[in-house]
Amino acid sequence: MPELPEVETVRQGLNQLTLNQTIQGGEVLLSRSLAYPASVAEFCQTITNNRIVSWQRRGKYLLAQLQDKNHNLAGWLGVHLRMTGQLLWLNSQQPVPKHTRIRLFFESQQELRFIDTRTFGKMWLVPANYKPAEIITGLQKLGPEPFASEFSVTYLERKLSQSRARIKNMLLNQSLVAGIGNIYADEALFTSRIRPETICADLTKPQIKQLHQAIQAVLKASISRGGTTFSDFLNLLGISGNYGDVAQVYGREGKA
DNA sequence: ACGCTACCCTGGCCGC
DNA sequence: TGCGGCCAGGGTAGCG
Repeated sequence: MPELPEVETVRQGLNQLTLNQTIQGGEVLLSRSLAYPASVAEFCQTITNNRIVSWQRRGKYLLAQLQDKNHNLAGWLGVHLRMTGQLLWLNSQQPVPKHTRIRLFFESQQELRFIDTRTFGKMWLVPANYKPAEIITGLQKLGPEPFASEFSVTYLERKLSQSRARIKNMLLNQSLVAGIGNIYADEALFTSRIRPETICADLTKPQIKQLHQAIQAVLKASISRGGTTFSDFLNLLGISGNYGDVAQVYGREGKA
């Protein structure tokens, strides 16, 4: 299940492979995977003849900025991989596996393929006259990025002091800090020696400082290794990350 | 308002 | 071996 480090790894790969190449069309094999617009024809029409000029990441969302031939903003392409979503960059002659949901065809027979077994993943095409958050509503509630200055120890102290939720649940709440899921919540809590069921408001200042440090440390360690191997995460070319080698807790319940 | 739960979905795993 | 039941798990809706 891709979390911030896996999504960041995908983003870096997309920026290396997909930029400034004309999109020649699209194909939606499962309409449910396209969250917006409702019309597949409109989706294909809007992306065609445009190019991706950059991929950005916000929490676990990927956002591609589209430009037309005249370098004017042509909209945004949003992707959320949820649990089993995967993006692959390959030659469009490659066989199309069963769980392929959306295909984007680029020049030189290259293709960006969205594959998603459990079909919770989504793709959005944000028209040029909208802001991404107007269409991708999940963006509105996201808290700060874990490496942004807004995500300070002081911020974390203030937010946690206001909550009676359990800390594990709170870390999964994207409005506290964006991008953490089950794996990195467990890793950060283990590293900072905090029990997951601890009530947020009961955490001491030293504990919160430890937690803040641990969140940044575990995410950074995983990003530097290109994501995790607990899940079926593969990078754009189908190669797995190797954070599993150094992870301490996730998937090892009772083995510590 | 807040915190929790059900729901979405499919493949893989477990027990019988 | 086959089948049914259960689990995963991010985000959202809806409940108390």
